[in-house]
Amino acid sequence: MTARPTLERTLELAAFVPFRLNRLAAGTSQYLAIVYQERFGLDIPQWRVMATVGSKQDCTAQYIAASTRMHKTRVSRAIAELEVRQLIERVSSAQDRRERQVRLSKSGRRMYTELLPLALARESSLLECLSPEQLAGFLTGLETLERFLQLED
Amino acid sequence: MTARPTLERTLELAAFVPFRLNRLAAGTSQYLAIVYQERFGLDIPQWRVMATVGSKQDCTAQYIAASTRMHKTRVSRAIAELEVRQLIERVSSAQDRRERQVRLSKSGRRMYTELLPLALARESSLLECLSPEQLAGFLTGLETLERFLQLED
DNA sequence: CACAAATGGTTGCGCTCGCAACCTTATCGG
DNA sequence: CCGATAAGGTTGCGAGCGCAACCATTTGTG
Repeated sequence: MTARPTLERTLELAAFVPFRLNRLAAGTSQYLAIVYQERFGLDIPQWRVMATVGSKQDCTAQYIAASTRMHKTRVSRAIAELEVRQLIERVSSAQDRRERQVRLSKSGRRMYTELLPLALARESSLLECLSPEQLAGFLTGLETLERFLQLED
Repeated sequence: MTARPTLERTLELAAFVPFRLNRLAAGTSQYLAIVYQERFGLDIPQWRVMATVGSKQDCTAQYIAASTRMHKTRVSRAIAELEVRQLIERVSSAQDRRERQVRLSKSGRRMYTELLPLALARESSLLECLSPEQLAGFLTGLETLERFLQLED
């Protein structure tokens, strides 16, 4: 397991795990972009909002921000644009008139039902490069790192 | 291994691997930022340039861009700022007067020798949350994904 | 009941980044 | 040897983002 003491005087960035994780995330995003960007004209924040609202109707911007871990202004702008494109609708909440319930519109739901299988298939096609054992090992490590960095919900 | 057919009608973003990888990369960057940002006042592009030049003196901006996978304008601006702060020096190449050799200055090398062990220690302290078997499994999956996405050098 | 503090959400502003265009120097082809 | 093309690097510009400030509404407290 070679608990290598950090005595080296130089660093190959290509072997530095934080750098590799950033590179992998960027590569994965690009790999996925084909389905939501080129095909549906969504950017990442919009795609995340669509995915969140699709799985939980009538949620608030706050909920979206919390579950996507995006800044609330980023969420606000994504929602605004999706509303202009009439993919989502907003209704002021009766109990608390500060907040507004967000839901998919008719055409938004149509897009979602078309988009979702493509996104999941794209994820699968990415993970299929791993053997079952590799996948299991990778996901285990991923979970542990998420817990360590307190990234879970 | 449950080759789960993608029949579900909703998607929990929190279970979507591309999203989780983005979140992990962001978390890792922040975890690391303490050493290069708060302590040495470098941002990510500058830190990457320092790391690259530290391990390979007299390289060109082009080389840095290729090995860090950053856009050449991002590299250009990071180098410019590091030169203002006198952490690196540039000399026009004799053979090809378009390019300029980049190297660490005296104070730049001082910073590098102080920064490098801290960065490596920070990486270790992150990876120590994984058991040796988890680490090995995670790195194996990471490598395979990198190859699949053609992210290696 | 009134006023302070907190909360959901939006917006102005400055910063960073990538794209395209550009400048300079090298290289290639006739 | 000259003109076209390419290559190393920089810069103007627009888009996206986070921070801080803000508006509207609600909740807490004397």
